[in-house]
Amino acid sequence: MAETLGDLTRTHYCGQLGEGDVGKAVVLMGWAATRRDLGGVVFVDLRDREGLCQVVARPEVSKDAHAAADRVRGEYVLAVVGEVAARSGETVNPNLATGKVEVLAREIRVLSEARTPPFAIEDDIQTSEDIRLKYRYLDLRRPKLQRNIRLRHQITMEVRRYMDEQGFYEIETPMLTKSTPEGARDYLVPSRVHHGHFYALPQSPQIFKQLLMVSGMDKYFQIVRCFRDEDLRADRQPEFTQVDVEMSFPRVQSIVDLIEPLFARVFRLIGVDVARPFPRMSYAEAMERYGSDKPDLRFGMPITDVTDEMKALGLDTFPGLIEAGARARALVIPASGGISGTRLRKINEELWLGRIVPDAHASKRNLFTLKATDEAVANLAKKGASETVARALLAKVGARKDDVVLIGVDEADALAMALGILRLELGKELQLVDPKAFRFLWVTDFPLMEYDKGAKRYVSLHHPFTAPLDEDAHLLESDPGAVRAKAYDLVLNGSEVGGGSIRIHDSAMQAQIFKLLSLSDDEAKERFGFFIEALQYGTPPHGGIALGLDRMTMILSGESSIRDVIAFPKTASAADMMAGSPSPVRDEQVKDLGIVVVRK
RNA sequence: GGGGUGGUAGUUCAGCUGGUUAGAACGCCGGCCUGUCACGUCGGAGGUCGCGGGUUCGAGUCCCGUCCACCCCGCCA
Repeated sequence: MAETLGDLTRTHYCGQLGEGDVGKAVVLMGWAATRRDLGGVVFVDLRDREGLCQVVARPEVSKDAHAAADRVRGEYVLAVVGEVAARSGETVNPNLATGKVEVLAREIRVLSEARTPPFAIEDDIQTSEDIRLKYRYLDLRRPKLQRNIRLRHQITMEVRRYMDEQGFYEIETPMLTKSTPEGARDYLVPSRVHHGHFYALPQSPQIFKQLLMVSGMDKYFQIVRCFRDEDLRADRQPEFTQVDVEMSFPRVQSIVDLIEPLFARVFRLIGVDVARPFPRMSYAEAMERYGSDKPDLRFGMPITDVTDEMKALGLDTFPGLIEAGARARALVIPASGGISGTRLRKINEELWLGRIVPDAHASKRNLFTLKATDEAVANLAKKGASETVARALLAKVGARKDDVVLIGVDEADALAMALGILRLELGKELQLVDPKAFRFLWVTDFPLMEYDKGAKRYVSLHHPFTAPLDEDAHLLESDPGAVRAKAYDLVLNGSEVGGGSIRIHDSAMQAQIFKLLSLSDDEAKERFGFFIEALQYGTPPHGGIALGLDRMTMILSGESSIRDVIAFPKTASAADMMAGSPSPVRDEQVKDLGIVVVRK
């Protein structure tokens, strides 16, 4: 039977005791992490949010405390009344922050007994993810997750302090809002009052924050939950948190100048000084040089276009491909990587036989390897290729002796994607990535829209409220795909941690964009009519950004999944293993909503 | 929707070409032990081999289906 707290008040956290506390009477509350029963004396490691400390129960100090310690088991919740004592030299534990002291127990109260947990409450457990998620409250008790959740708190507080200092108001926006046709699939909430009508949970507060600019709020931010009903990944959950920001009268530089110091502040939390300004790269360059719109700059190995060289080389390896418009691009694998011929052949198969790029041209001929040696070049010459061009190519890609040059030939987009994925795989495989580095990058000048071959229409790359670059606006009618946007993404270690744009503040321009996106007048009016109308009442130029708080926290805490920085995350099938959601509901509930459930 | 990896004790795993009573470590329970901190030591309990079907004299093992977790592609303005 558990005992009550009575008149006990905690005086210290377990993890904060030190030599300065020696001699003090203390009251600790915490969980029994381990018990070491030596018969005459019992040691209990007591754990709380701040750490561990050793409690000693000896009969000559207190018979009752010793007896109580005897029946303590793992994860019992205890109140310990005692005195802090210095440990004698040979009993100091250098592996424990509080290892120079211990608490001599005068009284131990068992506030709560505990069942044996399904896994050990400690770091470095090997337990499968489903068991951890089912017992999430126990998983969260582990020191590592405690640190992650604390860091997340510190980050959100730092963001709030900073944004407040910069003059931004934190303003809440609706969770029950309106479905929009563009973008991700919405989570829908049926209306009981209006049968057949639905609210949508926000994919982001995009329209509301723009309306706040129309309202003259000038500077807005919000740490806000967003919902997207799409399939999950290690860095994607169906509900996630954004630091949402919008301001009036900004240039792109204004956003940059606001956000870079924010990251500098946040990184100080983990003792890291970030170099500013962050580098910038156009979308076009990112795609060509890194095969990605979010290049990981923690290692080099850029991609080099060698279309002209391959054309001039005189090899008949890719008959007609380049002439038909394909590009040739090269990736240099350093000789020091020691990559094997077998591995290269495997890469070749994986790349072009569909594992990496499903729709790449399925032809092994599209990948060509050249080793940077005199013999290899001489061999090329024997096949009738130009030795001079081959040497020029090696020089252009920066290959040094014995490096292996991989050259892919394909249509530009598929090639960029394939080499981009390959670069990341090789970077990991050859351990080129500095695990302690934090490399920021602004990616700018995104295309405003791209042609969706399936839907046979243009779709926004960012979202339909993004303004075109002034110098490209004249192309909107003639060549929409060529128009670049005042959009920017913030990339950190190859992960998109933020994205935003300067918005359209002119209702005529906004209407034109909707038209280009093949939204009929009726549909645009139905979906965004209130918004277009609002733009007509004096809209300041405005723009903003949204930062992915979960991903930021994941990177700062060194985790590889955002599940480890979210208190109660969902599985890859969007289920909550602990609460058991989603779940069926009572027939009356469905009936009230005017909904008929079709069961498979 | 597609591809990959995995599912055997509370946990992590082993279990061969199908063959007696399915093992190990840690954890758990009990005894002993006054300086342990991976305590030690002696003893013990603990299994719907994810689920369903099939082949077979016999299935943890082979076949088919299905469910769950994780990673990736599609998808994610």
